[in-house]
Amino acid sequence: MAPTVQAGAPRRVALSRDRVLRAGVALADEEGIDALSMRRLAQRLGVVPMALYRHVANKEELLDGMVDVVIGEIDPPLEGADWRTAVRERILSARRALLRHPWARPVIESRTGASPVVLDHMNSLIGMFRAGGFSAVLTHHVMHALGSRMWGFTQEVFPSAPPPEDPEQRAAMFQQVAARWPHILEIAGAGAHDQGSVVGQGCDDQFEFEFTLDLMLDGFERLRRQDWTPRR
Amino acid sequence: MAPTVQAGAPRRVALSRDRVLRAGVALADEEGIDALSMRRLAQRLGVVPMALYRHVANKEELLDGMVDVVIGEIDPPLEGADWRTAVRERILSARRALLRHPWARPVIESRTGASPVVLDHMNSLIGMFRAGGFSAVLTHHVMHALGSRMWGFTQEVFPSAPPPEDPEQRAAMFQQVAARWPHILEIAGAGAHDQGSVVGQGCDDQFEFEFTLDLMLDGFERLRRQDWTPRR
DNA sequence: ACCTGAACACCGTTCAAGT
DNA sequence: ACCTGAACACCGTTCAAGT
Repeated sequence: MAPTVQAGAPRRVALSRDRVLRAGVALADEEGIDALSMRRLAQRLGVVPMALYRHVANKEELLDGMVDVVIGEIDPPLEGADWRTAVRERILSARRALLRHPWARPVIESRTGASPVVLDHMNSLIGMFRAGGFSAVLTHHVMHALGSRMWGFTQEVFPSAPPPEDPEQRAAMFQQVAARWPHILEIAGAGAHDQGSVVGQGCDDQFEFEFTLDLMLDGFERLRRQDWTPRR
Repeated sequence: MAPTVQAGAPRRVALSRDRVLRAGVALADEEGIDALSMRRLAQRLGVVPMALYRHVANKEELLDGMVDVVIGEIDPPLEGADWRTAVRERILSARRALLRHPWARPVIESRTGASPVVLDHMNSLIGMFRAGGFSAVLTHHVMHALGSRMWGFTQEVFPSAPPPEDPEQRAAMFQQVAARWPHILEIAGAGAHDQGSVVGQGCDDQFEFEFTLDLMLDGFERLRRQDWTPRR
């Protein structure tokens, strides 16, 4: 018997870093990031908890690796498009990847230090601006302005709790909002697709994202055209 | 002896919700949000852990209350200023409050559902746009565009890890970045106050924040002036 | 040399027993 | 009626003992 993986003994697929990371992504996808513990992940892989530590140094490194898996799903850059189309498509592709893995947003935000995969994405975006005629300084600020939007997400701030079921309670809540926060009520339904909805309801996230993205791209283009430099 | 607080017996100041929240803020300020556990907070107050549950239902509610304390530090709105100055100052004041309590950013981001204090802040901002001549629909989108920036923070994405001490290691890292991520290197120093710094170093956060805030306010003003409505 | 069970030092929260 | 100690069901990770 060669000392390789025992064929014929259908025990377990050998553990590998890749298999650990993919199982982590699957677990987080299915049960949320709070359900992802080293112990539960090990159980899912039919392995003792400490076995995971052969492939990742600790939980932080597990999360880093899982983020890389998600970022790996972003489409490659468009070839031969103008800077604006290229940037826009790249960011919207990142958004699609992140929407498939909702747990990834808070995890990306909490990372300190960038992995090679993260740096690849940033380098690629920066290259698009530079090729489009943006100066190094302007590109620097423009990348800061994008911030986490380069990953296709932003922090929404409208309360997301669904309104109470009971019509009487809902009426009472309505009264209270009308009295203390009239302006919120006033704009609540505005911009919603289905009319008569309550705060934060029926609001089209994709529309809001593209609205802001385009607002920023417009701003960038304007600064580029006027050869913006920081006033000193 | 009246059954009130025993005078003369210098035991402990009576626990109250307010005292619990303030102690939570102080603990998070001093030792970070990870150090804030119900058990440690109780210990700091010289109280058994379960005593806290008289004043907050659970840890989530504790965090909600702590966020309210921080938001309570934001200055009241400017009277009689134009919309742009009023909005700008309010947001920069929120930023100052948040900078005093760095743990508050991730906590605010993780809240679901808005407290009355949060709604007050939003209502006040919305009122400023409306008074400045913004339509309800445009104000709706503009508030989404601000997102978490209304609290004076945004997610920075540049790697923040300090470069290695050892000059030889630093040179090697430099080589690696130059080879694989040339564009990142190219814009790294640009926009930094002190020259010759490395990625993410010497970068003026306050400048970046105001750069983007002004870019967005410019965009808002432009849409307002052209009576923007969503194309259907 | 490799692997892993038990243990450590924590969590948030429940609950029953005590005053 | 009020308060609280012990307990429950978890964590991530260390480490020594086993094969």
